Amino acid sequence: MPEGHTIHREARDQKPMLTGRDLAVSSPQGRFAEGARRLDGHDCKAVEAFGKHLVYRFETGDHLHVHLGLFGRIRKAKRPEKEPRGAVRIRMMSDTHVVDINGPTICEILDEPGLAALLARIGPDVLRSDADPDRAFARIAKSRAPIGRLIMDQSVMAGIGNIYRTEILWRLGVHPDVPGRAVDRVLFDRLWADAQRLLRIGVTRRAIVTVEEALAAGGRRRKGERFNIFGKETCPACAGPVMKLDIAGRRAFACETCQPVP
DNA sequence: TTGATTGTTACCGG
DNA sequence: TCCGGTAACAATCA
Repeated sequence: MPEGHTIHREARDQKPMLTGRDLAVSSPQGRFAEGARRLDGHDCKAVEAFGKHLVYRFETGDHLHVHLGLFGRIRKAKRPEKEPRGAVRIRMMSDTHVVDINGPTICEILDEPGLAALLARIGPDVLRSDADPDRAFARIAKSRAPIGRLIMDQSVMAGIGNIYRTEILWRLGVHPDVPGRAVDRVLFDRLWADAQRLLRIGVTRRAIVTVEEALAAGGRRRKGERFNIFGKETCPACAGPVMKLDIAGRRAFACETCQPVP
């Protein structure tokens, strides 16, 4: 279940799953994370998320950089471990648990400059306390590109995915085609705050939930009730038709009435 | 087997 | 430089 929350949850898990003595690397499909062998037998000291990027820090000073992309999965299980399922790019083991990373877009070892380069091209992470929203607003305020593009541009601000994009803009009553330049600071602040709130909820619940009633009720709802308009035909607020859009090749939705076309 | 998918990047043209 | 479009890549499930 990508789109941020899996990653964020992983990085913010109260109980780090990588406390083990031996870090083993497995490659059932014949594909290794580049340089992964170097980490064999070394401890992971910390795991941290920067937007949708995961960084496992090792005692050797190396960084394992993982991006799950659309399909990547992190599978945790208790030992004794079973045979890796599917395309496991790296397997990490503690005394008690095994963690497989399946099908990530990125699974590589970075040195310090490599990590610095990565962080330099990622915008402020909505979920990080050290994030600087001013950086995101500066980019948005001088851009002619539509806000629907900008808030999902991970170099502008990091964390929002395709579903959150549609849902957040609907919640704010902003059409995705509104140019960045037309977004003032007040609106941006509302956008940032809403993204922060929803993503935090996603981390906690391990599910994307953007419907207020569902948020108030707590717990995890059936998928159909978790979104307001993503994939929907009618707007829950005004009962009008939901427009299907295409933003940079990804589907998006908007309500013509609640989100007036600029 | 096919199509769709919560993502990213490189490259090109206007 | 900025911005939009396209293709490529990835693994899984229905």
